[in-house]
Amino acid sequence: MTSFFEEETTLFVDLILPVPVPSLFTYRVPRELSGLVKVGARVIVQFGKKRVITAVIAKIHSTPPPQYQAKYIMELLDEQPIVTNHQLELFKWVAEYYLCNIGEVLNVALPAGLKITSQSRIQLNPEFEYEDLLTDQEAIVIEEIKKHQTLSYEEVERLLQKSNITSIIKSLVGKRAVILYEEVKERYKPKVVKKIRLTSAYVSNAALSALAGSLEKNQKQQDILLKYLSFIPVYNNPDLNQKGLDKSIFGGDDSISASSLNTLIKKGIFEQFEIFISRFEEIPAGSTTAITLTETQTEAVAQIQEHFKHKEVVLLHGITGSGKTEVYIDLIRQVLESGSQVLFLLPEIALTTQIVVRLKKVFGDVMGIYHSKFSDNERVEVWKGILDGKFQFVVGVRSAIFLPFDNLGLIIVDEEHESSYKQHDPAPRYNARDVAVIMSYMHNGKTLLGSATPSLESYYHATSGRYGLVEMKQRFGNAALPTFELIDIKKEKKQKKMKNEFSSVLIEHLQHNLKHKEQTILFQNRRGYSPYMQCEECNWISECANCDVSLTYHMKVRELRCHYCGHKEEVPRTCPNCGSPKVRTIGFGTEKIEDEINLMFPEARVQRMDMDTTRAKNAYQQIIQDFEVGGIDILVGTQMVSKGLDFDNVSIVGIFDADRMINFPEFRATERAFQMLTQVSGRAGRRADKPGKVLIQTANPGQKLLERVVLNDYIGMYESEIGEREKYNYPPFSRLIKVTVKHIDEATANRAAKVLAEKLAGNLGLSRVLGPQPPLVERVRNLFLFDILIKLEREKINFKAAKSFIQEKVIDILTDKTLKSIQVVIDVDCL
DNA sequence: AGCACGCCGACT
DNA sequence: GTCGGCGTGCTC
Repeated sequence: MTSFFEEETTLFVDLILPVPVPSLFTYRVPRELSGLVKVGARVIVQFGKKRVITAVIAKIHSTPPPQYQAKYIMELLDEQPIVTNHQLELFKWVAEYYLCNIGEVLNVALPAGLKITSQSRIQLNPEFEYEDLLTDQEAIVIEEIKKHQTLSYEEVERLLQKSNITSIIKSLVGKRAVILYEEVKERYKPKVVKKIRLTSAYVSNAALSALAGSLEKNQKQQDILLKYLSFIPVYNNPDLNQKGLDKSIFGGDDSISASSLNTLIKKGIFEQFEIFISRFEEIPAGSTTAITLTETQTEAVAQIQEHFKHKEVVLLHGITGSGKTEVYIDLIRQVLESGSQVLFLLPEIALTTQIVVRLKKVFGDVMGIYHSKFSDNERVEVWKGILDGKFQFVVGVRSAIFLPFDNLGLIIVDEEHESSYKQHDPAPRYNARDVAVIMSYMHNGKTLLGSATPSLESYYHATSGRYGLVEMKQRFGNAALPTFELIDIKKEKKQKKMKNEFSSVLIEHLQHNLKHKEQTILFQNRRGYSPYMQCEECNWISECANCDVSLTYHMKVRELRCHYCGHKEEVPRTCPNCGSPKVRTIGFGTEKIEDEINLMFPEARVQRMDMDTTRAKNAYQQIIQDFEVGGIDILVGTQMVSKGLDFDNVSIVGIFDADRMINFPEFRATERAFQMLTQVSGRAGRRADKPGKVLIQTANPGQKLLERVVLNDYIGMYESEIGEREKYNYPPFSRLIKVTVKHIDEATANRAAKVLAEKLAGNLGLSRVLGPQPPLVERVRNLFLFDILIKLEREKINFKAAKSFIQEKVIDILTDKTLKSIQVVIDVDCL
């Protein structure tokens, strides 16, 4: 019926390209593909003069673009969509809400293995002979090509140590010395195992014994047959032969037995075949590890389900150690049984720990894990596993929110207060917790937010009735809450009892703990040895050349490092300013704590856990394992130690410099400090018989916030903070948008920011537009920064309209002739 | 984001 | 006079 129409009409597709361009691009579908293209499938297209990239089909139609001639699609990569309709809807929502391009969303959503980008490469022109016509630099390039066959632009750049090599390549092409071509790489490679099995003619006992006999004079070949039969007893069960045996068992490809095996294959006795296998260990679901819920947990599950009848979102506020995990497991199981998918989000660092192991034991093979330390190939396998129904349940980090679900019944966001759910640097600057709520809504599913210390926003929504609220206030299995001691370091300093950063009280406890073979966790939220170096004579301070911050001294690697741009310098022996040798370190980080413990307690086994010691893929897990088996007495770390470490034997938690967190100049400082201190404290003493102890060193032990931490008084903290928020109109009573203007020249950045702020205030009102003001760090990577903070009340303002107004004004500024060289970043719901 | 084009300073 | 620096604009 429709065949006439289909054959005569040229189809067009609107594509999402994984690049930061503001709109979709229309391409023409070649006739032979017109019956095959599907929304959500990937295609390869040429974009620009020569770049070749993968794009995703967002729409199929037959309206030729009036303004230009559409290019043809080069190739169709997928027969079936790899992006679901729900995802396309979600990408669009994220782009609109967070004011970015849909291509930027696709770019973070798709694992690199599903993206293809071409790379321009050059190769030697075989007909080239006039080498004497080349310039010196060109000759260098030709020499290098002869060594490596081909070179990419970047390789040439590195070779010649310059940034603009297009003209050199052009000249080489002009001299007919090299040929330019585009290399397209399919990134994802399935994991293949080579196997062997007996050919069907030999799968019978009679044939086998005849064969064994015939091989008698060839010892090597007979050995192989016997080895095969010892693994695969075909004579007992002929069906076993079908699955075959890994070829690798017979040694590498050049070994003697492998060559004998190859002879047997040639003879037609064995046959070789390949299978695709998963990169993930196969663990069947453990139906045996049934968990029984306590009364409190059963009650919590029932309450959550009751709330879900009327509400989209429930906040589970359960203190550390209250057994939230079992509640999660029960809910997940029920949703899976009903046939829907479940997504469980965790902050990055909590994902490598015990909770994942526990979930894996319960859910086995239906559970996929999505983690940033996974390789591209592994991520593609999770993606595809969800598409073909293998993974009904996924545990993952922030970006797992973009996986191809088509029927999500439940999203759990654990540790929902964690700021790492918000992506900061490249757009989209999304908050996975908030996107989760929207996504559940799209799927007609529910969202469960869990935390021991909920964000003020979530708790506010829960108490105001927008979310359901379920509380778990008892520690699981009668484990006692830790006791606290606040140590007045001012007093200790006066009495000269401090040993560097350590109070006498902390030292005593460390000694006691070491003696009794109990473990200690020490928390200092700052890495490196010391945050800066200073000259005693002239007060010179180590500063980054590109950023407005001091350089941190790292003792182990003997370097000064910038924690903002990565700049590194050698440690000066004398003051670079006045030449004095009296250069000393000021302040302390984890490295210094570690160092001082080593000096004070040479017998203690100390391990440091921060970004510097956990860079390698399994380093974090390794440290945790060591700690678990008791190979570490004292663990010193940054906020990494505050999450997911649930060990029985930790009887002391020591916290340095609590004041710095509390007094941080930011409106969320109190909330953050409470969360941080409570989370770290929760690592102490999880045993019923022996409560742990938390020692907090502070210059001001009388302050209210510390009292609240000690009493575990979340509500008290919440009530006083929410009052402040309301008074000054901060979230949750308003939404914040931060606009940052950047430029190499301070005056230009400032001027642009002022002009922009005035335009914004003109319409939104002066009280809603704060700044511009330089941020805490005024210059990063050689760019001067100015922030404009926009506060939009929840009820009074049309958020969508205000956002498009802001975007409009930013575009205005960017088209102004004298200001267009600035960069502007818009961060919606900034933290 | 890449990549090409085009306009200005420091060298033969 | 050119080479090569980077600012500017476009990509269906």
